[in-house]
Amino acid sequence: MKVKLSCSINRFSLYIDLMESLTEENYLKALLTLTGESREVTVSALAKKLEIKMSTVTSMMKKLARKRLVSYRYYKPLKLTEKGRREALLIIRKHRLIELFLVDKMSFRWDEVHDIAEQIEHVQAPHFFERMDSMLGFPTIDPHGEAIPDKDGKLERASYHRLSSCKAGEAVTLRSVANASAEFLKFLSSRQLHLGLRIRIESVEPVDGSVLIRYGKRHRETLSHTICDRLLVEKDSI
Amino acid sequence: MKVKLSCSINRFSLYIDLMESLTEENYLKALLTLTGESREVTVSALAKKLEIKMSTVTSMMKKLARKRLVSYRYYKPLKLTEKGRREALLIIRKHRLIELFLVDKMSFRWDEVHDIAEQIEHVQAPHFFERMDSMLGFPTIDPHGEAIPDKDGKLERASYHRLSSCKAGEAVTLRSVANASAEFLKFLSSRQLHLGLRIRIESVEPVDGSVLIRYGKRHRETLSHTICDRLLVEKDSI
DNA sequence: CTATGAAGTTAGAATAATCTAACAATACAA
DNA sequence: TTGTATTGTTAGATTATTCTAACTTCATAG
Repeated sequence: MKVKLSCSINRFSLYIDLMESLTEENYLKALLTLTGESREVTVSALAKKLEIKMSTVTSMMKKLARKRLVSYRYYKPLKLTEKGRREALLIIRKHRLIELFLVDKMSFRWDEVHDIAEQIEHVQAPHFFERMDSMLGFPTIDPHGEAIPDKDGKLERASYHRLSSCKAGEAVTLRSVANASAEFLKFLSSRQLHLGLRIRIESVEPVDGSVLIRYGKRHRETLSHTICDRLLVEKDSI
Repeated sequence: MKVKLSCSINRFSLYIDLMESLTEENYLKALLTLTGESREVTVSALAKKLEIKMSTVTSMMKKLARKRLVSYRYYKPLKLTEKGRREALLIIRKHRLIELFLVDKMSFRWDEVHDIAEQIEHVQAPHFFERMDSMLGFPTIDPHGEAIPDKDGKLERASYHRLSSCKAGEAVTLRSVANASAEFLKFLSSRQLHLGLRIRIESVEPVDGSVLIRYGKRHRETLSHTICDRLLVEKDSI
């Protein structure tokens, strides 16, 4: 499928192969999200993430390596190049801007926006995203608390703590949700847990790491260690 | 390229083949826009519209005929089935809703929105378009004056006149632009010609069919027959 | 240090959408 | 009515993305 982008002022037409860029963009994005401290990703992890076979990953890596988006050597872990990383971050930027737009300007819930953003993030129209950006007041945080990369693909890394690593007696503010899935976000909403919420940690159960918290007017909940591991908080100063 | 649409409530995932539906959607849309009174389209016209070879059209028509979206017989003109027509109208609906959203809610000019809408129209997310629809107050006309098909793919046909067929002395209101291209729309804007504008026809030149019009505070323009043919107007009552 | 299983690669095939080149049907002009 | 140009179809090739099945490399447990 080819898509024609025309510019009637300068009388030229540019054909971009949408499929190709769509597929490639999904590989780059997956690589970035799998990238940890070492910035290296295994073929099997990428295959699992994209729900494709390892052999398919291998052949696509050769292609992306030719384009200098990924550095790839036989039997070695995959790594985004700086160019690849930047491209991936710009897609993430579009994704997160869309999510915030859907929530702030179109009244969607935070658990509804991922799948829509996943589709619109491939739109090639810089002024569309610039307009979104300005309508939103040049935001830096998306509805799930994740940082929005800037126009150059630079990412501000916030230093939050996992709720699972906090101690009894601490007071914290909920700032971000890791691996936000619709299910998990709905779970949080059902407990009136939202970003910006101040939380007091009453106790931490040594047996299973579950945490008893208090928040709002009179909320009191016990959250499992699994849940707390995905809640990123800022410790209240003083 | 496959895209996964997940529904976490009911725990099912639906894979739609985006490329396939994207390509097919473009064929259906092209067929609809080429459809005239007879509702029949030639292979060559469709090939020209989509900028592909006739042989490619032939093979795709066999596929769409298998899916009962097009009725196709060797060497006979192409025709959308009712099902195909409805699908095409629902894509047009999305396209026009997006265009209006971009103009009304995101302050784009009417000449900027086509290419963006062309990309977003393939998004599969009914509630996204429903939300747009309600934010726009369930509109029936897009920024270029074209009718927006309803949720069932029904289209209200307005009975406008071409400015080129009007007589000297008539007073009309500009209601719609046929074959709106960015170029043409910019031309209109540069003359302060916009939808809803009341226009008086001063004279019609018999030689070339050009028309002298007056409008606004003190605008006076001569428009060629070619231009007037693409301006759809409503004759003022009384 | 080697054998074994996991991880990764290769070769070859499938599908979708496209093309070119050759062929077939149709329309219409003389 | 017949010849030619236009229109449409077929067959076979190409590219992108994916698969399966067979093979290779690596990591590590004994």
